[in-house]
Amino acid sequence: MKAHISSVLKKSGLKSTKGRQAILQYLSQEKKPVTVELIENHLISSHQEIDNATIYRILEIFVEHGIATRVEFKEGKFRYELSALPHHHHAICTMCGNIQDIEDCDIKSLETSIAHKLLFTTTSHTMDFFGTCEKCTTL
Amino acid sequence: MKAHISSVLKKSGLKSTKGRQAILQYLSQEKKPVTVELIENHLISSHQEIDNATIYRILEIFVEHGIATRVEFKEGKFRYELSALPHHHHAICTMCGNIQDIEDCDIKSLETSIAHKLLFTTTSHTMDFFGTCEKCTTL
DNA sequence: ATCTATGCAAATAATTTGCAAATGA
DNA sequence: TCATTTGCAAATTATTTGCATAGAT
Repeated sequence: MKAHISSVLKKSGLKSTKGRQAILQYLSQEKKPVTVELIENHLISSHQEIDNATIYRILEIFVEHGIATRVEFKEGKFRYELSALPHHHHAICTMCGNIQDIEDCDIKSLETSIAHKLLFTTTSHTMDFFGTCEKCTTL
Repeated sequence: MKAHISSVLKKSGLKSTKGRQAILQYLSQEKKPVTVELIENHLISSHQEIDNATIYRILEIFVEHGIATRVEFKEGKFRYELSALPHHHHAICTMCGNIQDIEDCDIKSLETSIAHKLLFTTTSHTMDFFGTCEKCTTL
């Protein structure tokens, strides 16, 4: 729909298809890591249903082209979020599943010391917190 | 086998069965997060084969009883390691799959500030680094 | 027109579950 | 003995793949 959705695809050298637009637009509105199931449900309820295999293929392409990032929250499946979001981490409530963003990411120094000690070249890292959110704590 | 393997199980209130002993002993010797497949292969080659469903059930029980910890390295499957290992994190080489331990874990202060800002009670966290190890860098 | 993306069906991989038989305390 | 655990087969869930057709540039 929105013109800039198409242009993001074009700029990445991708054909602007209906399915890609719909998924990209959904990721943009969600701003949180979503499962394939959530994507599927959203597409169905917004009358833009596309085949499951195609959803996986689109997500794979988005990850390859740096449009989306694949994350895991110990659920036994992947979630995807826009790569364009500012670098951040997550606090996942293990009771209700709610995900909050954490903007501070102060592990650069740790990353550097790892590089030295282990002679390891870091390309990415995960840092997520699991626990109980405010609502669930007060239940 | 070793007596203390059995006693770990007993102390957790678990029956000391052959399968549990074998898996616990393997986790103890590995000291790295292993996949179910690795466990299976080890059991076969050491002539202690047990059914796959049983491996999953044993690991589930180990996790519930705090004997083992379930981790994920963006592989689309779980790995398991002994909970008794000192708190640490991992540096995973995305080329060869090698896993190195990181002992520094200096995110207590970050954890505390998250608790304050988000009113979130943290029970665990992940912090893993992905990149290239020394060997693979020099290839 | 031409190359690529999608739908559909079938395959694979990881994990779970039901139930009867084997086993540990 | 007796509750629990295991083996085996079948079911689920997440994800991938082959192939013919629809669709984007």
